[in-house]
Amino acid sequence: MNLTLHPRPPYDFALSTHIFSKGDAQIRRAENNRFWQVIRVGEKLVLAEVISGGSTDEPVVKIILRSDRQLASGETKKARELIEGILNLNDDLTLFYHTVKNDPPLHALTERLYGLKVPTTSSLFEALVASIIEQQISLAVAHTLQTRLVKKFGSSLLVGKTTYYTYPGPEEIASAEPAQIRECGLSNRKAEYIRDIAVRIVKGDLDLESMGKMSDSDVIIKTLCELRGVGKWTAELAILRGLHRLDAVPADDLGLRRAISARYCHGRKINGEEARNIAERWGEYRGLACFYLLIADQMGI
DNA sequence: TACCAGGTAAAAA
DNA sequence: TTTTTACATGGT
Repeated sequence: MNLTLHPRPPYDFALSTHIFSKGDAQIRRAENNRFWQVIRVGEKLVLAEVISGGSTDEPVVKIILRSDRQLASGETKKARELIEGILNLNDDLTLFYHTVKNDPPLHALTERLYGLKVPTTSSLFEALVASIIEQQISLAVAHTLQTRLVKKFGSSLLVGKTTYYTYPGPEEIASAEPAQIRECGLSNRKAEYIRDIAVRIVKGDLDLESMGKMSDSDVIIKTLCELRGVGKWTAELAILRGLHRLDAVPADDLGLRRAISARYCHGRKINGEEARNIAERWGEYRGLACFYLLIADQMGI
């Protein structure tokens, strides 16, 4: 099944999916103006391949959906909405660009990174698990561990000769033994954290889905912080990536503090509070602004 | 070979 | 109440 979409301009596909360029080909990856990952559409697994055409100012993307079963038209529509949500194709970046136009460092970045849209995970659960794994260890290590977790516990879909994996859901993590999670290289404690969260969701004690509908990001952060293993940093990062809350700032983040310091404090080391104060000036788009700073750092801009 | 890396909870002071 | 410490592993 093929679909053609017209993302809201400006949208630079290659730039926006660059973050997936080193991803695992069996999980989620971008290369040569293509992006692919398996998505869950109801009970069915679907490999979604997104191919870019057009330009940043007149973007066009084609979506190819492949599954081992036939998709109903409602499911095709659902798949389309999922991809729109994961890549945030309909975001209006001009609102953000307008907000920061009088802030010289960020204004410069919005020109260098013109058309960059932030990706969102398929669920808040995924963002939470990823953020917990990333606590304290380097991103490179976290990426390795997470890939093991997905291949060990995620559901798989065979397309052609390749097996693809989805991020494991609460059910799959809840039914795993803590020791099995530990085998992916996570500490015993992190294995407990993510399993506890998964078990609570399966038991019905925790409803992350409804949390996404809450209007106040601070209330969500506070609620998530009640979970064992989830501190402020983890909660903020999780809702920025998992709920597309562009006002969420993981201010204690080491990389973010470095990035803000380099452009706003002459490289002087700053703490989370200072980082948070500086981020205030970017208004409701402060979280997106932080993402731009991190990507710029990563790309050596 | 050490040492550090997008933190957090629990122990110790 | 505030300050240390353990945690796991891959990259440098």
